[in-house]
Order: sequence, then C-alpha cells, then structure tokens
Amino acid sequence: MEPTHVPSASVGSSSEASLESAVMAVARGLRRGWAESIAHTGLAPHQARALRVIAKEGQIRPGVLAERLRVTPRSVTEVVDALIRQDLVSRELDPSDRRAMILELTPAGHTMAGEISERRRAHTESVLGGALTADEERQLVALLHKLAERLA
Amino acid sequence: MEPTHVPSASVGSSSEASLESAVMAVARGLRRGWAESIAHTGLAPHQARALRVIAKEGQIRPGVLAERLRVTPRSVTEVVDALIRQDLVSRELDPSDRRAMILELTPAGHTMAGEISERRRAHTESVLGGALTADEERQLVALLHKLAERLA
DNA sequence: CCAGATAGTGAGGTAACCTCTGTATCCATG
DNA sequence: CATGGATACAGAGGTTACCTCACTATCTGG
Repeated sequence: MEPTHVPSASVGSSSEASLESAVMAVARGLRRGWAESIAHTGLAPHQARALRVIAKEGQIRPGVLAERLRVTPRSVTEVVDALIRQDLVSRELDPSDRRAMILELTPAGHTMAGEISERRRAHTESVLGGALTADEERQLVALLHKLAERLA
Repeated sequence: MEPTHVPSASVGSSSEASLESAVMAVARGLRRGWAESIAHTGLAPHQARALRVIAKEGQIRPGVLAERLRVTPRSVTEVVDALIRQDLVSRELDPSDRRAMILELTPAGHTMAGEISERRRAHTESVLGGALTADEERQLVALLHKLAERLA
C-alpha cells in the first residue's frame, strides 16, 4: 500500500463519514457536559450510571443491573459496594430467593438520583434548548430513530 | 441570544430527553459495531485510535498525539510502545529538536490502518447505508451540525 | 551563557473492568 | 424426597488504560 495520500475512499461513502462524525461529535459533546453534572457529587461515572438504573427500576437484582450496565455480575458487586458505602443504595436478601439480593435506593439515594437527573436535564436544556425549532427537533428525532432501528 | 419561542416550553424538556437518548443510541450502536471492526486485528481500541490519528497526520510528535487523543503525553508513550512492538509505528528522533520524537506509520502500519478504516467504513455503510434517502441524510447532518455548534 | 520552559519517559498508583473459584440456594427428575 | 446440575452472588487476584510525580535531555530568551 502506498502511503501517499489519505484514502478518500469510494465515492458514496463520504456522506456516511460526515454523518457518523456528526453523530459522534454531538454524543461526545453531551457526554462531556454530563460528566460535569456529576462532578460535584463525588460519584464516579459508573456509579452515577448504576444509580440511574436503580432509580429507574426501583428494585433490581445485581444480575439484572449487570445486564443493563453491560458488565459482568462480579463488576456490579463493586459498584454497588461503593454506593452502599455512601449510603445511597441498600442491598438486602430477596425473601423469595435466598441466593439473590435486592438493590434499592435509600432516601439519600433518591435525593442524589433526583439531583443528578435534574442537573443533567438542565445541562442538556441549556446547551441544546432553542438550537432547533420544535419542528426541526421532531424531524431530527425521527431520522435518528430510523438509524437506531438498523443498529438494534 | 434570544431563545427561539418554543410553544411547549414548560414541558419541553421531555422532547430533549428523547432527542438526547436518540443521539446516544445511534452513537452507542456505531461504537459497538466499530469495536467489532478491530477485533480481528488484536489491537486494543485505544491503539486503533492512535493508529488512526497517526495515519491521518502522517508524521506526528507524541505530545501532539496526546492532545488529539485527549490523554497525557505519558499515556501516549505506552500506546506507542505497544504499536512499535507490533511494528506498526516507528519512533525516531526529530533532527530539528533532539528532545522530541517523530512518530510515523511503518509499511505494516499503513496496511493495518487502511484495513481498519476500510472495515469501519464498510460496517457503517452496511448498517446505515440505505436507511435514509440522500435528502434525509443531508437534512440530518445539517441538524446535527446545528447542535454540535452549541457544544463547541 | 544560563534560568526557565519544554519533550519525552521511568516509577509507581488507581479505577473499572475481567476471569476463575467457591458457597449458598434453587429446582427438575427419577 | 434426594440429588445433580443450574443459578446468584462474592472473594481473590489479574489486566488495561489511564493518571501524577520526578527525572533527564534539550531548547530558548534575556
């Protein structure tokens, strides 16, 4: 292969290249901003993610949480340990299956989860709010959904 | 900056929520697919990323590579070490500044970089190609760019 | 010519994962 | 109703991809 130039690829692909980079740029930007939304809490990003899932599910078993987070059950144990140490989550025996545990937010956990989600929402709103008209936004979401379907 | 008048201002946040989740879903899907595109090479993701940047720049100094990858210079040393061990990259003294090094792809590195970029392109094409009409695609990119500007 | 500034690296640490192993419990079957 | 295999979780210990701090070699402006 000769190193002469950047491989400008076959003709039609260039549009996909700019599409993908546009998607990734927006995603990166959002992610960076959200990181700031949890910085003040002292939570690590993966702890905040776990907290969010637990908040959404209400009660959840470690194994299920692992699936949601796409990590192994063993890894969930550690994240949950950390959240328990901060009194944000409780872990109790499932009475219906004594091998299993049930994770749930403590009151402090609810407060924290609520605050994080509010900050996250506020950040997104402040950075994206008004960038598009309601109509454009609907269009954008529809187009993205079309793509997302293909990635299922 | 005048916030564009959005009729559903008070409940408007829910639409942003679906916008953000749509963006993130597509980004996640693309990322997952690309991971598969490098799996067969045995390269770690961050090695592939570094390779891509070096390929694009031609010649690059470790410090600049660090900026591009958003990691510290020290971390770049390790990634580059690994790439050199695989004979994909060369690291030589910069004759114009003997503190500095110049990184460059080896022939094997060029081959590898080309193959990865081709697989990545092919994956993106196979998964997104034809999902949208040319017109929709242009629209989508335009809307995403509007958002990306806000995140600069 | 020399006091910083700058480029890169060695040493050593941490976070967030992993696998492998072990223990308790559940459950289907014979 | 005993029991062999599956399942839920956690202990031990490894790996990866980063980090900071300290160091050497070199460059540059006054």
